[in-house]
Amino acid sequence: MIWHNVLANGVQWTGDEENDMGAPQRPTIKTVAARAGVGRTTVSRVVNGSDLVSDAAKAAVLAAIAELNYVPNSVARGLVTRRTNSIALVIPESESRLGAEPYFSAVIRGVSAALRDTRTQLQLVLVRDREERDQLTAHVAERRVDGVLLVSVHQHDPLPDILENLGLPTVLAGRRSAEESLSHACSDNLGGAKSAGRHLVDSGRTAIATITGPLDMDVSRSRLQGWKDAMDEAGMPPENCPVATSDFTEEGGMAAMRSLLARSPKLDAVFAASDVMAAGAMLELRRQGRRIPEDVAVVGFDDSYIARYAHPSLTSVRQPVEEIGSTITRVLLEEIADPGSQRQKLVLPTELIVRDSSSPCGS
Amino acid sequence: MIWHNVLANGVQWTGDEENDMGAPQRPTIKTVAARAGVGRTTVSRVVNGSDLVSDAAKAAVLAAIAELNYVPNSVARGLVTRRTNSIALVIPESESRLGAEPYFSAVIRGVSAALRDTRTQLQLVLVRDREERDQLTAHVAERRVDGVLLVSVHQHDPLPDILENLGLPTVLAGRRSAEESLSHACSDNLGGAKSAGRHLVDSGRTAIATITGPLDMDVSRSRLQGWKDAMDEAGMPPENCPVATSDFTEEGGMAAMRSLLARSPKLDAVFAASDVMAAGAMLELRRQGRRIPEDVAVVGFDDSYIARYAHPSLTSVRQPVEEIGSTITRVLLEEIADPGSQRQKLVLPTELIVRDSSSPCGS
DNA sequence: GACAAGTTTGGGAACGTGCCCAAAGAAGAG
DNA sequence: CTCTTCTTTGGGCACGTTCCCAAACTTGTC
Repeated sequence: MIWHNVLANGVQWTGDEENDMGAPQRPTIKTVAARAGVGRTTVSRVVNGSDLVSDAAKAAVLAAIAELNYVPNSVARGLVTRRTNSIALVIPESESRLGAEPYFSAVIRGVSAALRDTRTQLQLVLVRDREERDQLTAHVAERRVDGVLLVSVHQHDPLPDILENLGLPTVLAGRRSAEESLSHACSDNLGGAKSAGRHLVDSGRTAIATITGPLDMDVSRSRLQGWKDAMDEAGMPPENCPVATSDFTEEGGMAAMRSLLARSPKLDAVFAASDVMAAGAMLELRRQGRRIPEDVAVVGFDDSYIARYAHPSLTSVRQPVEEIGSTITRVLLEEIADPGSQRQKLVLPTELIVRDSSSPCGS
Repeated sequence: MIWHNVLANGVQWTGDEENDMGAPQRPTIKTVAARAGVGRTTVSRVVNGSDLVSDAAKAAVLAAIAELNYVPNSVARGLVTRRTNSIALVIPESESRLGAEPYFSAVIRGVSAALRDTRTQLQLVLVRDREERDQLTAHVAERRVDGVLLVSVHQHDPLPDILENLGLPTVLAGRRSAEESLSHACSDNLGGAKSAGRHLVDSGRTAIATITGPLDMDVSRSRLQGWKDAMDEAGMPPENCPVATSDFTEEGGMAAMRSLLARSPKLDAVFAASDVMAAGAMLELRRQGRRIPEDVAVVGFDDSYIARYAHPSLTSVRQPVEEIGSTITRVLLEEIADPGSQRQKLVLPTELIVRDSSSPCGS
């Protein structure tokens, strides 16, 4: 409905532009050719850097281009090359709003950086719900983009498969499961969580809980597993290591912390699978009169601004989010350039950043 | 250079697609016309919602579209309609990185929300430096977008004028000066800063400093002026109200605070023109042994996450950033639809959110 | 000095769509 | 039954580019 109106108006507008005003029409390749005294093809070759052009012709064309201020029309070009020179970055807004937000900003920066020396443009698609997901596939089917970047995928997300069936290059930040078939890059969630668990053990904590994200996401499962591995290696008895499943939100973190304290009043450390949940957990701990880190140590994941601004400052697992963004972009560009290429599965290293919230027991 | 490679590869790729595989060519309007037993134009009319089509023909076309899974090619359409149905959102990355970041996230959400029921796509352009600014104008001149949204403009920024001369609809978040000629929406910086100053006066503070942003930005000047107005109205002697100019960064906030304390050791309140600078100021205050809010009250601007997570929580002026995003988008869409329309200059209300960092003197 | 081999050139066709306009068909009036 | 008017239809053209391919021009060789 709206669409039709917009189109109708657009047409009217071009009409105005051409008739009313002095019509400062944009120069086309034809104009340039005439000005330079050569054929269209020669201009095209110069513009596209072909070396099948004599120096004289090249010079003439370049002069004409400069004089006329010619810029190639990318839409027309896209029509024949069947390339739009743009990719889509799809971000589920429901989750970005919930606090992992700096994560998405960092991904965007990484993507943008990787696109920098390319002629490729970035289309940002914020998806709110299922309905918009469907619109998205329609949009993608219009071939308005050459490839798609998907962030924060859930286990049974159908979108990656749909895109694959459309034959559209697709790369994920994160993965649906450890058996992910599409190209993707994710951080070493297992190793990161393990180092967090180990750190808590090493600082003398003996009853270490964890708060996980939704278990239909690989990040959540991997971080849970890493924590478990650390507990096992340290020989921690499972009854000292309670698990609460949450949803990556601050409120969820609070609720999970409440449940953990109810079940295991003696716990002296908690590893939250995200800084946002860690912030929620800290709120709840303080509300129940526990001191951080004296009574309970807290470790988060992401090393976002929250960790820096929290009080006490929050120990957290740093993941190279910006690098993930630039990596998946590079992989996508390769896949667009060579659709037959091997799928790439990359795991990027994490690093534990120790701050005040996990100072050793005794101190 | 890279560009050429990409193009060459792209061509090769389409070749592969057509020859090697069974060529599952996308249906075109022609295919649909043949399938439905009508002419191309009739299909076009149905697709674009014209009512000059008989019911019978319409039904046949719709059936054919459904069978063939036809989706119009937006690139081809764009070539003739001279519309791309996409707009660009230009964000200076240098500044986004410096901490006002949640501001940009919120703007993006607002823009995306306003685009929701439109067929318009969002192109995100992160600009790092002057060189990229130039690339940008080239890109824009390619007519890959129908309009441009500009965020965080400085006083003598040439880009808005360039865009205007190109005849490309442009709307700003913020403005270059109070005399801004282009359409724009900004928050009531003057009023917001004034309410912050008044709040400090009302809580019994008597030596109230301010830390401003770069004075080549209207936001900075307006917030400074609002604070000055509040001081004047309260009859504060100017020597009790020192001003330090900074740059919207945390480090800048620290340095400014240091300078203020050196000049006016007795100050008991400071209004920072952004939360990030307020955070820096708080760090410096604490380092010098001043208690917040007992010794010095602090008020920020933005009401970002920093204000919520700071310790003590930070009183701050909330501005409707997401609303600014959706507003400028709506204005831009109107201007694209009707280029002759009146320029719109909108000021959105702010609200003071009182938290712990500015509790009254006595308490 | 002609012929082969290489280099450079430009016109034609195509990409998939929307719009103009003339033509075909339907309906109504006399 | 014919003429007018209104509705519906579809072919041709244009949008600005790239690619194919044949033609024109160079250069080198015997």
